[in-house]
Parts: sequence; structure tokens; C-alpha cells
Amino acid sequence: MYLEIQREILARFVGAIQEVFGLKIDAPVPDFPPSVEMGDLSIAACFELAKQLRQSPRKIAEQLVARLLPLPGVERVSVAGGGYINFYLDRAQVASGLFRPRTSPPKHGIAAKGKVLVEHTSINPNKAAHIGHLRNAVLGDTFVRLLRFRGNPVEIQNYIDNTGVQVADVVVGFVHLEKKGLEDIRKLIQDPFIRFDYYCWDLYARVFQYYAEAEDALALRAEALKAIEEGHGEMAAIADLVSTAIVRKHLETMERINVRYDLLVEESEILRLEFWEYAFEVLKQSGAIRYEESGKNAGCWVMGLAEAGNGETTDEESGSEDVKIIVRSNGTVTYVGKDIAYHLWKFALLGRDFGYQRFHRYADGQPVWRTAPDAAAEAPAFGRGAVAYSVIDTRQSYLQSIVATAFRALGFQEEAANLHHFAYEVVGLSPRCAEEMGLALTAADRQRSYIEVSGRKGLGVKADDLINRLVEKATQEVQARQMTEDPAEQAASARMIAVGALRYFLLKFSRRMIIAFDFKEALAFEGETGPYLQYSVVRARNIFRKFQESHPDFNPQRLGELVSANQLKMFLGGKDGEAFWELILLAAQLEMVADQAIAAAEPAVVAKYAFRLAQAFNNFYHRYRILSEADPARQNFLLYLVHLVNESLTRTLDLLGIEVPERM
RNA sequence: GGGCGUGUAGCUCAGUAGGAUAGAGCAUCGGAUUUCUAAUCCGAGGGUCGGGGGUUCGAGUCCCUCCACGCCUGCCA
Repeated sequence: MYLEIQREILARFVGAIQEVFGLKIDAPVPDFPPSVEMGDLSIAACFELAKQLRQSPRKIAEQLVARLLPLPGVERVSVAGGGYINFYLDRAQVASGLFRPRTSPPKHGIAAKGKVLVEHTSINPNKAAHIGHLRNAVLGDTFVRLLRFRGNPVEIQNYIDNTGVQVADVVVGFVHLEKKGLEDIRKLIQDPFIRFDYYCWDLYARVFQYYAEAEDALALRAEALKAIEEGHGEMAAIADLVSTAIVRKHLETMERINVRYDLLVEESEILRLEFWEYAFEVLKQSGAIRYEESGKNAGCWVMGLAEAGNGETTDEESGSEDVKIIVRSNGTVTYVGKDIAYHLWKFALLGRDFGYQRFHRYADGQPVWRTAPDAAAEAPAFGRGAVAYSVIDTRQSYLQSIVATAFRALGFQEEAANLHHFAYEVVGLSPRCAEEMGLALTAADRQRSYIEVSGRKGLGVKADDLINRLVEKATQEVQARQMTEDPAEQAASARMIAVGALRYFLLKFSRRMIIAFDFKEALAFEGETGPYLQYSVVRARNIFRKFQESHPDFNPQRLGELVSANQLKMFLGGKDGEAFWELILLAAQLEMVADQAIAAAEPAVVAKYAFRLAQAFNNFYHRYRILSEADPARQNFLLYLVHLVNESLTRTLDLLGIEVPERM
């Protein structure tokens, strides 16, 4: 509704320019006046046109104004300042339009292209997840929710690097440090008193200590890696057992924070199905990669990066060009090579497909599929995306750009343009937090804004430890308030509050900001936090609950019928009209905000919006008493307002993956 | 050396492809409703938007330059 009005206004403006001045312009970007007294939407384009039209901006604006009305949803138009055109919306119409269920948006933008593939989480399956992984998953999951909200078909993929060095390292640990075989490890996994992912976390750190101390230890790693890649023998079996068990733990952890997947894509299947060999052929034939006969990269297949669009990368003095090795001189392929093959598959450019098998079922029955040799006939059509987003931390920007370079070298210009690296910054530890975790810091370290986590040192905050601490704290808060005696409701509320706090904490920073993790901030439930947002919704619902006690027939969904257009007009134009209207206007902007968040691939935009809306509502909540309102018409109007905000805010929180408890 | 990113209040961060008076949370201080439960609200102090040039009617936002910090620049991922 609101977006449609906005589009109409901009289109009419473009039309008016054409009529009056015979000039064709692109639709201007709408601005928002500093306060609602000055209008609800503003166009500043007259300033730019002034020079071209040799007239003052104000004069241009004045000539246009008369031709802008009538417009649906717009009450009046004025010229302000040096030449702003300000539009005042028909408040009653917007308010009643908001009440209608929000329909799917028209097919435009990326929705028109086809299926969107979002790859996120993609944790190495060799140890427990940590906070950095949570940031990845929450960003990716929220982005998926946004895309779906705006009508895009989305498929969520989680890439499982089950044949990489990190898994090999843990295998080395089991085999050489612990002298464990397949059966021993299987018992370990089944042991209810051991958290297998935590066990591997510690083992992984021990392996690196061993690498540092033992002379030929790295040869063991190479040996393990080779065995795993070839898929034969006990080491490969151990790798499969370990990585599968860890993946199950990761799914459990992510399910706790409302993150789910459609498909797990396993690297072992990419190897087994020889996707790489096929991609290799295509890359060779197209000349995208070449064999180096001499020089420092002799014996390797490399890709030149001059065409990457990063400017001239040739080093003139040595005459050597900037290249990336794709196939090593020993014939093995690098990670980027496998990633190129994987991404070709995403766009159905590989000419072959995986088999699929159900891997997991969530409590409500929704399945998670994985790539598998023994294909199930009823598997959905995975892949074949039109657009792909890969949620991967910013340190891999260089490697991701190489995948796009390969696409272009192969002539897949359009697909390269639709391949997006959703880059985000890492989560470090605040120096104070690092010390809490038992790390010895130097004076210089303490001056740093953050300390890098290190899986190799075992330094980091495990995801489940953090979630547990949050649940613990939330439980205390819930019990202290004595909202309910029911332990089941207490537990449910505590979980929602903990997840709300965590997800909001990870979403409120824009993705290019390094988060210096600190328990004090992450465990905060007041101020700009998830629980604040949840509490706002609970307040709105409390009003309804209380009102219902004296009005048993009350149904908030039917409030729209109880408030007439005239009454809307009266209250929105009356004494407190501005305050009421600001709240409605904000609630009406959800779709606009979601579109902005998608365009910028920035979920933080929605998080900030949720906070602004909650803040506006809490302010309103304090200023106006609703249950004690004497005038029934005004009371209905106020209830209607609460309903509008409740709807918008609840929906916004759902986009953030945040649920709302019954009571707080 | 090159590429990318960051730099805004004491701290942590927003600032909508340039627009009207730079905002929020935390922290500090001072207030509010014996209620629709205070996980709340209101107010106060606190800013050379890293420095310097430039473009523009208009720059926190765009361009140039310099500074600081971080990441990447592996036959690791």
C-alpha cells in the first residue's frame, strides 16, 4: 500500500516534468522531510533541474505542483524551502489500507529472475560451532527470510567441506594422538556424557600443538588428506563418521536459534561425481586457465587475474602477471577450483547433477536433504538458481572474486553478475573477554579493539556455551518477574528471550563492522536489544488481553471494522494526530525497509527499523492510556493503532528470526 | 608494494544510490506512572563527523591527497 503510493508519486513527478518541460528523467529518489508537519514524502529533484532548465528550483517546483494531483493516497502537495516538493499522504486511507493483509509483492527486481540460492553457515565439520559461525548463520537466515517475505523463491544451501584439511587434522588427532579406530570413535559419538563436537574442539587444538612440536607431523596431515580425498581406507571412513556426527551437532545448534537449511552440499560428492574434472575441462578449453611450463609456478594450472577488473595487475619489473593457482603441481585441485565447480552447478552450467537423500527431519517434519550417492527419486529439484548469494566472511573476498573471474572467462557474464559474495566481517573477542577466556594478553593486546579467535589454539566462544549462558540469564529474569508458575512456559519464554537477545546482537551491527564480542553486551536485555523488542510486542498484547477481560467478544483482527473512515480522519487530524500518524507511517514502512535491506544485502537495516518502531510504540504506550479511555470511539481508534504496530513489529521480528513470548 | 574495508559523543554504533536542525544504545547525572507490569518512558551534559584540498545551490555522504588501524595479497581454506 505505502510502497504503491510512493511509486505513483514518483511516476507522476516524472510525468509532470515531461509535460511541463518536455524533459525525460529517471524517477527521483524519495526523501523524507524532517518532521511530519512538513509532509510525509519529499522530492528534491528540482534543485538538480535548476541549472538545466535555467530557472530557480522553487519556480520549477511551483509549476509542477498543480499537475501532481489528484493522486491516490495523497491529500495535498506543497512547495517548501528553496524548492522541495512535499507530499502529505491521506492518513485515513493509509491507516485503513494497512489493515488489509499484506499481499505478495509484484514480481520485480530479483524476484523476476527466478530461484535465489543462499549459501550460508558452511562450517568446517571438524569441531563445535563458535560465535563467528553464529553471525554467518544469523545473517544468512535473516536474509533468506527477507527474500521470502518479498516474494522470492529461495533455496538454502549449507556447504560441507568434509574432505578438507580441517577434517584431516582431526582425523590425525584421533588416529595418531589418541590411537583410536573407527569403533572407538563410534562409541565416543554415542556416549551421552560426551559432547562430541566439544571433544573435537579440544582435540583440534591439541593437534596443532603436536604439529608445532613434532618434526614430521605435517606429513601425517598430507597423508590423511590424500586418503580422505580418495575416499578409501579407514581414515576416509573416520573422516566421514566424524564429519557427519559434527554436522548433526551443527544442525542442532542452529535449530536452537531458528536457523534451518534445505540442502547440505558435500564436497565429497563433488569429488566423487568428478564435478571438478568436468569444470577443469571447460576451463582448459576456454583458455580461462593455462599450464605453466616454467617459472615459480611451473607445473601448475593457473588463472590470470588481469581481466578481474581490478585494474592493471601486471608487475612490470619482473614481467610476471598476477595469477591464482587452480591446480597444484602435484595434480591436486585447490579449494577455489572446487568452488568454481560448485558454483557452476548452482547455475546449472555444469551439465550434471548430484543425487539427493534425506538427512535430517526437524521436529515439525520439514526435511533437510543432502547430496548422496544413492539418490532418492522424490528429491526436489535443487540448484538451477538464477541468483546466488554466498554468505562468507570478508577475508575470502579475493577467492570469491576469482570464482566470478572464472565465470566471466567462461563467457557466463550474466551469471557472474548474479553471483554475489555476501561478505561480512569476523567476530573477535574484546580484550577483556579474551582474558576471561583464559588468554594471556600483552599490554599491546589490551590496547587492541579486538582479539582474533583461533580454532587452532582452541580460543573462542562456543556457540552452545553462549546460548546456554543466555538461556540461564533469561531464566533468572523470567523467574524473578513471576509472570507464570508454569515451568514449561518459563522455559519457552527464556529460550525465546535468549535467542532474541543473541540474534538481535548479531544483526544490529552492519555486516562490514568487526564485532568485538563481549559477554556484558551480548547478555544485555535492556536498551537496544532483542528482549526490548519482544517486550514491546508483549505490552501491546497485554493491552488486548486486559481489554478482552471486560469485552469478551473483542477481536483485534476486527478492529478495522469498528473504526470508520471518518473517525480515522478525525483522530489522525486532531490534537494528537501527528503523534498517532508518525506511528502509523513508521509501521507502514516495513516493506520499503525490507526492499532496502535486500538491495543493500544488509539485514541490519531491518534490525534498526524494528528498534525505531518499538521505541516509537513504547513512547506512545506511556503517553496514552487506552484501557481507561472514556470515549469508546477514541478507545477503539487507539486499540486499532496498537493493532497496526503489533502486526508490523511482530512481522518484523519474524524476519529477524525472533519469536515473542506470551508474557514478559 | 598492490587490493579491499574501517575511522562520527567517554564506550559501542546508526545516519536511507548528496537534501531541510548530525542521531541511538550503553555509561554518568536528574526526573516519571502505587498503571496497559519499570526488560519502560522523559530530561541533561557530551561532536574540529581522522586531517587537508576539491566538486555542488547544498557534503558525515561524491572526487583527490595524506594519516591511523584491520584484513587479503599461500602450490591453506
